[in-house]
Parts: sequence; structure tokens; C-alpha cells
Amino acid sequence: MSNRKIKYFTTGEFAKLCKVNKQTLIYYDQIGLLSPAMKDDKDYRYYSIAQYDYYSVIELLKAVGMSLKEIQTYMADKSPDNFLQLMQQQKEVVEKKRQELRMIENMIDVKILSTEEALHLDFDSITIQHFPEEILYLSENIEDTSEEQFVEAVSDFIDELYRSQLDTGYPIGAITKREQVLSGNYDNYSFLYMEQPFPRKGHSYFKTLEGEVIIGYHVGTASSIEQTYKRLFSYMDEHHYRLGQYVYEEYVYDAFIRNNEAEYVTKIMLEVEKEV
Amino acid sequence: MSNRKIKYFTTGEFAKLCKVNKQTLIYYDQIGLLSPAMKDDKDYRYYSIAQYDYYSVIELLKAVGMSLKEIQTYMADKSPDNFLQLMQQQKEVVEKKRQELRMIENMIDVKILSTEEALHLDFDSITIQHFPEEILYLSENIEDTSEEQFVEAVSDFIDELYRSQLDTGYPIGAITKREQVLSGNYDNYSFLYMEQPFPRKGHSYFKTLEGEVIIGYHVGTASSIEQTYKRLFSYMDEHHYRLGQYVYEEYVYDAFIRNNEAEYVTKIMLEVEKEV
DNA sequence: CTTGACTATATAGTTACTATATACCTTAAA
DNA sequence: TTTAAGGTATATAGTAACTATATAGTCAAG
Repeated sequence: MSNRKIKYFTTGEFAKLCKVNKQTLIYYDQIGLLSPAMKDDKDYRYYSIAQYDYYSVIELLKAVGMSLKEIQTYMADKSPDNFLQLMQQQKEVVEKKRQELRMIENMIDVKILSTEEALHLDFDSITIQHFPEEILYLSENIEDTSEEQFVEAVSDFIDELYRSQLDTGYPIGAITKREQVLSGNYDNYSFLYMEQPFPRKGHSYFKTLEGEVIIGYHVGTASSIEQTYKRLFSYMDEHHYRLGQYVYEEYVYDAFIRNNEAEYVTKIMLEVEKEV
Repeated sequence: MSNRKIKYFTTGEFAKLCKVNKQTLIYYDQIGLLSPAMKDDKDYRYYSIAQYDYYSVIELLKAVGMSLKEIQTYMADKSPDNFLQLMQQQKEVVEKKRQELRMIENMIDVKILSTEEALHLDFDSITIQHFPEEILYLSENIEDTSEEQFVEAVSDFIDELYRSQLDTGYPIGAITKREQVLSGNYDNYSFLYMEQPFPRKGHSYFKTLEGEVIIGYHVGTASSIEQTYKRLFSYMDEHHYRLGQYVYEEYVYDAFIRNNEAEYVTKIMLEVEKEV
């Protein structure tokens, strides 16, 4: 007959084949997930080539996020139907994961773009720009709220970002009404927002920013932001603009870019109208 | 001034915000990855809303597979340039992961299709089919090899499957020469193979299966395969075919579908030519 | 007959949580 | 006023899935 009969792999060989630590195979044997086809009298393990196929399936199921216990549970009750069902389930899981990664990629792109942009900015400069339509996802009104209400509103805002996959990787911004800003209450925000470069239809809570905007930057902590506002107001007066409805603040450099609070950079955008 | 100043979240509130276990935040504080903005005299932790942005970045970096230590290493040396570099690296990582998931999805599709097909098969039936071109990735020749050479060849084969991303989710099959089969050496294989439904160009080692093929199924262990071959040969003779160059064997139901070796199913494909 | 490369087991360490036990603090009801 | 519910804290142990290490047995080559 054949000169072959059964050709076996030692633990080390099989581990190399599977690109896995030898100890991992011993561990799998211990927990009964994948035991060698044969053990000799010296307790040396011998794996058959068919077990590579078996290992591959384990690897696949691990890759889609199943725990070893779940895999074992399946393995305890195998059948073509169950296998088919398992595969169909896992296909959906993989699809979800791919979508998640797509979102993460978008967020990374946003961070790359905004950081690159920031690198070329002069934080002392003040500019006037005409903003095209820009879509924001807004929190509910948080003006003059109590601490509890504020916490609640922020929670709702972030929950909705998560639930509706509206977290785009942009920083969370704050909108303040002209009246508050004019009376020096720079941090009595009316709304939180997150920019939505690719808004989904069918979702409410969007506001479009549009029109003439004065843009300046504040370097340092929030406590010293008054000076920057003063600077912006002077500029506004000089150029014969008056303050519009809302002021927007968002971080350009934040705690994950700068070690020191004194180096944080806040972008301030004032809606303005030309004086007549 | 403002009625707000700074609004803080307790550990529990912040945990809910981040959709994470409270203990995890305490853990992050302990290892110094994310410490609350403030602690009161009772050691109660208070987190600011800006720390949510910070947490989001940690979450993002975790999602792309960075360890907490790696994240901390980055956090220890923050700068716009470093952040940009980090994001660009991670973008590549994400891209690779998405490709990997794409491959896994393909493999799952293959498994679904072949299992569904198998469900409708009658394993007692023998059929003659005209095979269209089918592309296989082949191992080197393993006929009459020593155990060592066999192990080596299989390793190379599987390594290449991995390196060139040729693992399609199809089972590993075996090709035997007519001479071996005719002299009863059903397991002195000449090549291992894996089907390649979407072959990449520029890769060698492909063989196309094509022509008249007799297909039958063997239920049970390899040791009893002789009967099935006999049955196939009778059928071949009856229908006035003679054995062609190669015989192909692959598992239809394997250890991850069936608990019992006696239920394993092997598909046997005989290349044949009509007798003249 | 020893050396080097393998095998084995047993046990401890790692990462990133997660659960549990215990104690303290605050508010709201009995 | 006390007490119960619900929060906070620390300290410690447990978990999953490895991974490393220490010790010892096996085997083939020189």
C-alpha cells in the first residue's frame, strides 16, 4: 500500500504551520479545544494535516471575535445546519466590524486634516471669512442650566452621537449667544455641537452655520479667554462689523496634542454683520 | 460672570458617558492614562467635559489595536507633529484590518456556499460532469516523499497560502496520480491544492482543472476509502470511460462540521476520458 | 557519552479589565 | 434620629487568552 499512511507534525512544527506559539497549542489541548490526533507513550503530541483545517476555522472564529468558550460550545454540537447558521451570524458580525472600521477611518481622516490645517495657522492672526453652509449636530439648550441638567444634557448629546453614529472625530464645540458674550459670560454656553461633514438625512437637530464670520484663536486656558475676546471685538469694531447671533468655540489643540494647558488652542468664531 | 464656571462629572456619570465600566476609569486613573480633572478632599473623582474628547482618542487608539502602554507612551510626548504621524500610522493599520476583514468575509462566503451545496447532495450518487476551467494553488510535488520532506512541503504550501493571501476558505485538497490510484495507493498524494475562485495574476503554481470528471463521495474514514474507489471504477467502466491523469480528493464534511470521524465526507473527482 | 535541540509539565506573569468585599458619605423616608 | 438606598472610595481577587520560565525527560549527531 502507501508509503505514507499518516504523516504527523510535532507540536513545534504544527505551531510554526499555524503561526502560533507552541504553548498556545498546549493550552488549546488542555482546555480541550484542539487536541492532537495522537499522543505517543512519551506524551509527545502529533497533529495531522487535517487538523490544520480545524485550526483555521478556530482562527477564523477568533478573528471575528468569538471567545474560545463560544467556539468550544459550537464544537460540542456540530452539524452542517449549525455550521451554516454560525457562518451566517458571523458574516453579519464581520460586516458590522467593517462598518465600524470605516467610521474610525473617517475619524482619523478628520483628525489628520484638522491637525495639518492647524500646523499652518498663525494663532495671532484674525480673519474674516464667508462661511459656506456647514452642518452641525446640536445638543439641547444648556443655557443657565443647573449642574444636574447640564450633566443630563451632555449625556443625552453624547448618547445620541453614539446611537446615531454622528461622532465624526471633530472636537465637541460650544455655541454661546451674543447677549452672554457681550456681558462677559463667555462660558454660559447655549449648545454643544459637532460638525457633520456628511450628514445623514432624516435626522433632526441640525443647524447650518453660514455667513460672515470673524475667526481668531485663543492660546491658553479658558480662564484667560477674555483678552482674546476683547482683541476680537476691537478688530470687529475697526472693520465696522457688529456681533451676530452666535459665537462658536472649539478646541484646535487639546489635551491629546499638548501636555500643558497653557498650550491649548481654542478657535473662536464670531458670527458678524456689516454695519450699515 | 458665568453661573457655570466648571461643571464636573462624577466617576459614575462619566463612566456612563464613555459607555465603560466605572472600575475601568479607576484603573485608568491608577495607571495614569486618564486621571480626573479634580479630586475633592474625600478623594471623589471629578471629570470635565473636555476629558470626554480625551477619552474618545484613547478609545479610538484602542480600537485600532494599540495597547494602553503604547497609548501612554504617545501621551507622554505629545505634539501636533507626533499626533499627525500617529494618525497616519493608524490609518494604515485600519486599512490593513479592513482588508483582513474583507478576506474573512470571502472565506465565510465560501464556507456558506459549500455547506449549502453539500446539504443538497446525495452522497451515494455518482455523476459525470464537464468541469469548466478551475484554478488551483498547488504545493510542490509530495509523491513518495519522506516524512520530513512531506512536513517541509506542507509547511511551504501553507506559508505561501498565508504570505500571498491565497487562503480562500476552501478545504485543502489532495491530487493523486492515476498510476498510484490504479495500484491502490490512494494516499500517496502528488500535490496538495486549494481552489482559487479569484486568482491573482502574476502568481505561478496554478493548475487548471478542466474536462470530464466523475464525482463521487466517500462517507467515513480514509481507511475505508478503497470501497468507494471500487464503486467509482465500476461506474467508470460501465459508462465506458477510462481514468485520466489525476484524481482529486477534498473534504466536504470535516472535523468542524461532524463530531464523528465515521461521518466525515470526502469528495472524490476522477479525471476521465471517453473510451474510443 | 555528551551536546544541542527538541519534547513535556507545572507554575507564574501579563494585559486589560471586571467583580467583590469593605468602608465611608449623602439624601430621603420612617 | 436613625436607617435605608444609592452613591463614593480602596484593596484584592478573578478572568481570558495567552506567554514566559523553570525543571526534567527524549533523541540524534559527533
